[in-house]
Amino acid sequence: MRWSALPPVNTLLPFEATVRHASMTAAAQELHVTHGAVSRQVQNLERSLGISLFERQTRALRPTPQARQLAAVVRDALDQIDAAARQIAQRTPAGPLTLSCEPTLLMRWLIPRLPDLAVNVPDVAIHLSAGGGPVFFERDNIDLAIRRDDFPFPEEASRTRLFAERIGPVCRPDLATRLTGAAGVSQVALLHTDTRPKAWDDWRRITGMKAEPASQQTLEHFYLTLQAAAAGVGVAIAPYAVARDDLERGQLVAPFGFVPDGTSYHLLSRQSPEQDGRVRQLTAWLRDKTSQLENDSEPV
Amino acid sequence: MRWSALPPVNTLLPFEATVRHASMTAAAQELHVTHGAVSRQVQNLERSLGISLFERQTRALRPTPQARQLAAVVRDALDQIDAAARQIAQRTPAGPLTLSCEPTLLMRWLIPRLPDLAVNVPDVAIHLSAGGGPVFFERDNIDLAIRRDDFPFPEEASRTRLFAERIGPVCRPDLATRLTGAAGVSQVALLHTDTRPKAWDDWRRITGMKAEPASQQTLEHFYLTLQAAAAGVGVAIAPYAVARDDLERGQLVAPFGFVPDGTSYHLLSRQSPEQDGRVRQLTAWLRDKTSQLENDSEPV
DNA sequence: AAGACCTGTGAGTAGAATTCACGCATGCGA
DNA sequence: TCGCATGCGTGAATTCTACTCACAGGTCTT
Repeated sequence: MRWSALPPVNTLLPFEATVRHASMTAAAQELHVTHGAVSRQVQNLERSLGISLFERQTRALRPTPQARQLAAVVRDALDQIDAAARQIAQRTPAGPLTLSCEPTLLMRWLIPRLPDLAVNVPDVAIHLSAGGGPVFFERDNIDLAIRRDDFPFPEEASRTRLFAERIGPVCRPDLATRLTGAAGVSQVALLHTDTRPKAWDDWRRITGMKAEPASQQTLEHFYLTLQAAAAGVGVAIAPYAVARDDLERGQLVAPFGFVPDGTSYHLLSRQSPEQDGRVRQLTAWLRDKTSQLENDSEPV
Repeated sequence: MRWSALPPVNTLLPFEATVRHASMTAAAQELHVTHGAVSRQVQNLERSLGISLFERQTRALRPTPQARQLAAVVRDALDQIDAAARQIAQRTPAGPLTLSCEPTLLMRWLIPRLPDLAVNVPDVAIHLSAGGGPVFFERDNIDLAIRRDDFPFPEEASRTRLFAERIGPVCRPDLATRLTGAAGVSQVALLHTDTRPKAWDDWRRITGMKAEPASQQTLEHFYLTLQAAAAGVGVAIAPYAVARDDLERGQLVAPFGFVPDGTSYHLLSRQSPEQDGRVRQLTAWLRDKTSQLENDSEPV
């Protein structure tokens, strides 16, 4: 029997990631699993080798020298296999993948990240399509779609959960002080959208806060309300994902933070990711990028 | 995300073995699983890479050049990990492992294979102990035991199935012609043992054959009856495992072959194989060696 | 023509991996 | 000094993968 000392191979990835981050929680995030799963796999590996691979300090996890050494070997070995697989695997067939996405998320989240996509997934050409609601892969010639699970998904689609929806009021920084006063959001104009008319109601229901506005205004899309909010017209209610970059740049603030509304965004695909290397790569990239939306504790 | 092309790691071992043997069935035997399991894992890998890795000819399986290439890389990568693990893993603590085994199996199967054990599992010192029946790890200071499942095993023991018991009459080659005549085994002396007094009854029940002997003789152990049989005293009933080497050398023949009696041999161990590298190695070696007992179509 | 041999596959299952929810220890900020 | 946040371990429940079993289909052997 070859490889008599070979530990269980499924423990290697969690282990390597844990050493690299010196943290199980971080490794778990990278692998899109819970820290418990990583913890158990690392324990498996330790049990299999008969030695301890980490110094468990209360706050930090310190890989032992042996662990570093093993991790380096594993990293190297997996690199080789990865390279070989890449060389061998099906050459990406021609034709771009078409990805359908809600217009606002498209404009304020996905498009700004296209350069990153081009760098990290260079072989896959993407065609973007703004759209929402029910997905018809065949009819609309769509390969992938990002959708919120507020309607039933087609049975045959393969789905991957991306991130939880979190909504909250956003406005220009100088308006924020007025909002947090006793009168709350009632002081200023509320900005509504046609595409998600219930957004403010949802928020009121979830937070229990009142919002009797001085005036109201309805615009077609979230991204228009964001424009208006940034211009100081009033307060918009926005998903964290679409507001994120503006918050980071300081163009908007979210005085009340964001709250989950119970829905999540999913990636729907015609073929399962395993069947098509391009779909798999794109899925991996999206999962990676969106996981930060999940884990961000947003600036308040 | 690292390793974007990395296929599922658990598919790699079955794949590598399949390429090496150019056969799924052979790979399955090596890995102690069914060919179906290997088939599915290979399919997983192919699906993940998007290419076919074998030319399925009806009788033979021909790995494609890509498959050979990938398998070589995998082999190499696993070698590295194996070596690193070996270096790191707990240095074998002092003190031999004690293995308890039925006297006959010990003398006629295990002891002849000790040289092979010494070559393939050099780091593990073994202490052998002849014994049967219930296993008391603590009391008898036993680490491992090979036992037939004709009595309940201790609950806490970790068990690994080794091979199915098959029994059959054996005798000196020149006696065989007399046996296969109309009179059957009735012509010659039947050799019994104290340790398995029901063996002949079992065989009669299973095969439906008659065995009214001219005379009978009882000896203490199977290996004594085998001695007697080889000396031409009569016909002994023996497990295939203990008769195997004598059959191969031509000292005995089994004119009626061997039939499963429904029981199996198991390896019982105090610690689970994963917890102790020595136990794991020894278990692997035993599984490997005993699998041929399972798969042999014995010489008739 | 029958049987041996090898792989693929649908259905059912056992066991592994994962999640969930909680506990514990500690550092950190108010 | 007291919450509070952070990070890991873990029992129990759940989900899901890998496996087995039994059978089918094809071809080579005798």
